[in-house]
Amino acid sequence: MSGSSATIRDVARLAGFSVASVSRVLNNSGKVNPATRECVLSAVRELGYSPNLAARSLSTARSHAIGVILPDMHGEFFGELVRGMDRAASEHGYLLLLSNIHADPQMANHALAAMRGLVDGVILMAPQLPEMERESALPQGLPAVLVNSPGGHGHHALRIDNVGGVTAMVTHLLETGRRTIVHLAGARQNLDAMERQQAYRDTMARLAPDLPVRVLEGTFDDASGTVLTQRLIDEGLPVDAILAGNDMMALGALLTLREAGVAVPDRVAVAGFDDVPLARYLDLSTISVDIVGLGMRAVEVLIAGMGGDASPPRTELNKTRLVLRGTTRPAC
Amino acid sequence: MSGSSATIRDVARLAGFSVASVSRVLNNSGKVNPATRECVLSAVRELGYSPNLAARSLSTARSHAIGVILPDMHGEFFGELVRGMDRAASEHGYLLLLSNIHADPQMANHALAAMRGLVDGVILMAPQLPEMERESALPQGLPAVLVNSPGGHGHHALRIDNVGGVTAMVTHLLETGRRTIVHLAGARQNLDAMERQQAYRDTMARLAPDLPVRVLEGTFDDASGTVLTQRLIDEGLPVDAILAGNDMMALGALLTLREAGVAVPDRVAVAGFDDVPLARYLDLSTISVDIVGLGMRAVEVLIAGMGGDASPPRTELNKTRLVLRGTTRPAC
DNA sequence: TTGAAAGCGCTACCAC
DNA sequence: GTGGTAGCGCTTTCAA
Repeated sequence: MSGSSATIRDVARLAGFSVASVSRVLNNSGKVNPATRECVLSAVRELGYSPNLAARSLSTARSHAIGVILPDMHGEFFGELVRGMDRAASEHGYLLLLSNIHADPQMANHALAAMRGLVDGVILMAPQLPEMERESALPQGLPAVLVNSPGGHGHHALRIDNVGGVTAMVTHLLETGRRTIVHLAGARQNLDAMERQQAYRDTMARLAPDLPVRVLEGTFDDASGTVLTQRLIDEGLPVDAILAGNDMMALGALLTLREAGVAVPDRVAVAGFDDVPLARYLDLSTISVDIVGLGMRAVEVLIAGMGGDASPPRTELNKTRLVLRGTTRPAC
Repeated sequence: MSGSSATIRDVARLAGFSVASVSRVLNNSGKVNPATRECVLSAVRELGYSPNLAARSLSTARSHAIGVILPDMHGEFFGELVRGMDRAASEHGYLLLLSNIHADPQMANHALAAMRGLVDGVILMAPQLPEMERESALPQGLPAVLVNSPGGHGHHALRIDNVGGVTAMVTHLLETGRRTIVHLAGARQNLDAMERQQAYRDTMARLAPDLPVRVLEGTFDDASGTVLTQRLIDEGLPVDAILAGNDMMALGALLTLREAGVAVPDRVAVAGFDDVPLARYLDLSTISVDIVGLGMRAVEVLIAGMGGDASPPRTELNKTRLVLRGTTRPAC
């Protein structure tokens, strides 16, 4: 009979003290006689009491919950990111309130509204959502951290260091003798896709202005990698390196090349981005991103920002690491 | 100036009506004059008002939030499951409150307590947590659905149909001429691991009582698959089929066999469980589990159960599907 | 050190 | 149809 519905008043009554004292004990606030404290605590135990957090947050105007709004994404990324957030959140005594936005921008608004009064701040990842729509959806006054989202003036933002990663990989490809490097890009609306593409162009222009630059646009999935690579094969494969926008596209490329009997890395090198677990088993060279770290960092930045003093909004780049495996080994 | 902190009273004042009427409009409850409704709605728009849900849930005793407590797991499973839950939840107008429990059972209690008053029900996945500890942690009166957790008397429960899956795979191996099938099992504390192991034993006993039965215990990861397989190789590989407890173990087995120059599937067949994305690329035969469906179902069962009438607790099995690929093709 | 009481923002009951 | 108002369970002044 540990009544799941014991209230602070039940505790007060049983302990023989006032509601106020119970509250003080529970929050370690104010002075309270050790004996009183013991009384209260034992009443709490006896009743199996635990405070109603909705009530608490109503009266303190703080919920100790963080809203998390993520796109409907597949693969490991989602899980890793949430794992990181959860880790940091629970360390700080926060809970995560989750909501996926499906491509529909309208839903972002809805999700945000559904969280009003329920969260102390939000982490928003909306790589496809134009800055304007996002800003009009974000209630002002609500602390927010942007993850991998365009714009970000006025908010703290975290980003993957796409430029650093791609630059390192292109440099590596050039240094190992590749001359015709083609880039398979993700969708035009996707922020990461665009940054990676631009970084590829910039690095080529800077390091090898005389070499050809070529971008094939697709989407961030293996099917797209397959289609694009097949197109190259149909052209006679005028290429000696394929830099895919992410690992899934690289995977599509790899399988297609294998089926066509093209030697990797001797005839063509292949590189990806993300370092999904798959990459290791495919012996795929790629750029590793610390996604758990990204999630943790997002929560930490948010909590710090909620601390009251509004430190000026900054954009932080999440470091990447070049992972060289078999698919980009120098050709014989 | 859409003040993020407009309250229902601000709206009432601006609209020139009472708080009660505003509430009625917002909840579509009771009768309200269309003209009044318009007034109120335009005031709402003007103020950018959206209700404080903490307050609402305090007064209605319903939060429209579902607590989700999951183990700290890796791989795709987590993301897929949450995706399914989120999909079903948002369809019903519910939010997900997330919390990972790290192996520590103590944390389950903590997580549950942290959700008091914040959720209308919980979905708990704790394959490692003994039934007793779980029951004592679960506040009574709080609707709960168990996912892949031991026991489950008194609660709705969802499970993966481990028995059906393993039985189908063992049958397939026997039918394709395999005679010495060894099972690499997951950890003894893990419910799925035990069910799969038992199903292997039962099926062997039933279909091929004269053939040897052998179980090697490890954990559900690739490293363990590697270690166990290496042990078999060191023994001279007295085996023509390896039935791994899950895909990650199968992966470890596969890589180890490849390195040792053992022909798969000619010399040894390999099978896994889960059908992670990796499996397709490894051409690994496995059992497919619809994880998104499992997540959706969990939410639906929970919401139905919260509907007030306590339908008798049932355990539901989530169907699996035999996926035959290259690693179990009959030996020549 | 303790207690009484005023809200926090909202819903729902009851009276008009 | 509409408005007044009593709580929901908690924190937090303010007095005692």
